[in-house]
Amino acid sequence: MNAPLDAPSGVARMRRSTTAEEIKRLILSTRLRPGDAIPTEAELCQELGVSRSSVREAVRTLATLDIVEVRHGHGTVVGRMSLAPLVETLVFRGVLSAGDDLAALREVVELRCALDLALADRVVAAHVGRPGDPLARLVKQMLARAGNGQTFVPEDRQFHSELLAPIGNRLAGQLVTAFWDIHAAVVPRLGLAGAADLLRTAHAHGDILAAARAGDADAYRRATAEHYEPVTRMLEAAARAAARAEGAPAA
Amino acid sequence: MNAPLDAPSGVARMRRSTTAEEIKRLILSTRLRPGDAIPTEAELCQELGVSRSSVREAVRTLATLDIVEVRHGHGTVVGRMSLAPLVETLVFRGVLSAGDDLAALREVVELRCALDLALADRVVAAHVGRPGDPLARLVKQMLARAGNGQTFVPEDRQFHSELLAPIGNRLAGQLVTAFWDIHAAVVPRLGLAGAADLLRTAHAHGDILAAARAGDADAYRRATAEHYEPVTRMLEAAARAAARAEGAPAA
DNA sequence: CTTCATTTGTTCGTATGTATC
DNA sequence: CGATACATACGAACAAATGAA
Repeated sequence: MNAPLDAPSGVARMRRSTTAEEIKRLILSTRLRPGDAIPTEAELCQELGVSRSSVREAVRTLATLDIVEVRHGHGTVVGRMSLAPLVETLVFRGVLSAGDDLAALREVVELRCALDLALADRVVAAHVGRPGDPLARLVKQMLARAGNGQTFVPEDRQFHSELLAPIGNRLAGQLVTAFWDIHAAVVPRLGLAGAADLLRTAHAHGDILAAARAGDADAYRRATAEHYEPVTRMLEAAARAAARAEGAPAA
Repeated sequence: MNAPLDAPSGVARMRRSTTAEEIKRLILSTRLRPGDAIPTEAELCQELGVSRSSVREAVRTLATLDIVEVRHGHGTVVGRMSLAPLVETLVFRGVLSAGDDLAALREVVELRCALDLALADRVVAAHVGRPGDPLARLVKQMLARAGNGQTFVPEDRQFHSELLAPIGNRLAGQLVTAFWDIHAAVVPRLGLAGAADLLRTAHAHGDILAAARAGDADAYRRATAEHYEPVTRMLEAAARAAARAEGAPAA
């Protein structure tokens, strides 16, 4: 039963269209939902007619895309299809392009700002007249930590995540959070401290929340622009420094 | 009894997901740029001290993220880190959530529209006073095909891609194109024809280009909203149909 | 055009760690 | 604790594609 290659009527011709596609098709055809268990590797070998190694590579491929989630010693389930692969790719692109200049990071920041501005109307519409105590608590924590000269990275992330949560578009919220993750992951690797402006950024978050709950979209947009001003200024300073260094490159 | 692990203190404990990280670190440390060749699988086995199977899995993982690009019989090069993995993930999410309703597709369309609106100022600033003959040619082709009742999928994609090209943010352009791809890949799988409104959509593209070249950001935003009106209306109709079906589910 | 070396693609067999019952 | 099922990892062999001699 070795010779699976000599079959004349194409059994092996569809192997080039990777096993991962077959597994995706199997998930769709069996109506599996996120969290449901998919067949074990051995069962996939039988059903798809390929070896364990190929199944394993395919499952690994789907796992990196968060289409499936493997649990050691337990099994594999349909994943939640988060934007984690996007984050990983763009983080690497950001640190890879650091040699040239900070173009990749600048593009991420511009996109974050543009997205926040574009969703302004939906955000204020979703927050006007809403209690929103967790967001207010996050702002208080950020102000307290900034007053002590401490950073507030987890609070910052959760603030933007919860701010976008009630707008009725999970994808938009995930995308904003993904770009936040990229931003936060790239900045420290480039050696940019930027420890200043902590209080200013914390206050901007408070202004954003206040504008959203007041239903003032224009004030929301102004606060958002103010929120990005420190990092934008830092990027411009770094770009100028890179331009100066380019004028007299030591080689 | 192979025992290739001579180090007594747990060497094999972190082999799980670190091989891919090692390869990424190697790319960064050797200053490789997109298109440069990375060591062969055999060389990676030696340099990283792992088996070829592990190296293959790691390379496969990085290939699905478009961090590397594998060429059969030739070698592996640093990839261009496109947003293809994002497209693949969200397309699968879109067709997977088709059972419930068209929520995933609706979110993609909303995000496309929001992005186009958010980038309006940059687009008009980049296009005012620009010759832009290829875009005008694309609009003419779309109008001609729509007049004959034909679709114009490639022209539509290229139009949006070239419209965003000169704004000085490649990431934004790639993201808009990625969401276009998701949109275009999900719609036909759901069996939504939507063959009508072809002429209307083609004309909207012409209005978008005219507004951009005239420097009229407000007109650009109006034309963009008009451009998305047919698909938005179709999604609302499908949502109403799904709501009716939910009232009397046949089971 | 053919031959050949190089490199990735696929498969098998086996050993080991880990989680669940 | 032991037994079972599963994922993780290693190594060897062969197939297929590419490019150069």
